[in-house]
Amino acid sequence: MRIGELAERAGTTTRTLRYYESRGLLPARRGGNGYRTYDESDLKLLRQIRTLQDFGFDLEETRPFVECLRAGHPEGDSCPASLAVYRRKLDELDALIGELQAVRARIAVRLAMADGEPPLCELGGQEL
Amino acid sequence: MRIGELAERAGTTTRTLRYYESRGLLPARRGGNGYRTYDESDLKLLRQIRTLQDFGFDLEETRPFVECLRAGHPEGDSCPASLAVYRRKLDELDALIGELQAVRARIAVRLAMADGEPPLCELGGQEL
DNA sequence: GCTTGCCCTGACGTCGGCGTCAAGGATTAC
DNA sequence: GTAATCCTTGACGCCGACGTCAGGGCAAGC
Repeated sequence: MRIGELAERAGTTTRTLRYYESRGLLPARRGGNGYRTYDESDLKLLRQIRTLQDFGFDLEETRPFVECLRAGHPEGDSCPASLAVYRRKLDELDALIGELQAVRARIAVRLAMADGEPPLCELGGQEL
Repeated sequence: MRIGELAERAGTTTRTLRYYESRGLLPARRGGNGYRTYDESDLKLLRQIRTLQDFGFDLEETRPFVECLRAGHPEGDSCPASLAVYRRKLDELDALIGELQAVRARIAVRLAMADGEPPLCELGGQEL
């Protein structure tokens, strides 16, 4: 299959596929006319990348998963390097979620205070 | 006070202050020599901006708070426009936190599955 | 043959919030 | 007086994941 069909089947664009190739993530065979040629396994790789991208992984973080698939494993996360990325991502997410919740709480307090409610309680001495 | 002192007192850089001025957020008086001149009220505006930036507000979102202060209110969030930004931000944060938690959960499941644990339970039929 | 539609490469644009450098003028310290 | 330290404007760089255009080649239908 050619680049347009692959892009459409994966719900993405040709530009994105060329970009992935430029990053060495999704190299393509070439037909005699210079056109890129892909097969079903490329679609699988691409879908792996896209899934992780949707999760908020950046491109480099998807590389171990892609290489894992290319090495013959049925799942991209069957390899230690992929699992390491999972674990790191979990830590990052926990940290980020914690920060966001803290910010959320502080905004909520300020909103309540500015929105007419008088201060009712101390909140651990946190500066607001 | 001149730009260097203001930057230092606010824990930021002169470049940042000039950028804020270019965005119309923190205009400066000028002395006879062309130097920017600031006073304590500018420091207060700047600190308001920085606080909100630390919360993850982008610059445009800080504008209502700055204008509120400049209008003479003791707090930047004493004005309806600021409260509206607060509320919108809370909604955004809730949505974002929810998404991140969902992603976190899906990664955790995949990690557990790939990490040797056999699948123990159904999780609402969610595709993994 | 001509049009239409795919494909190619190369390169610049986007977004936000500045960093960093260049080339000068002003002020301050000694 | 002069060196060091401020200040000025202007302009390019950065990051990531592409979008978008320019200028051209190849293929297929009529």
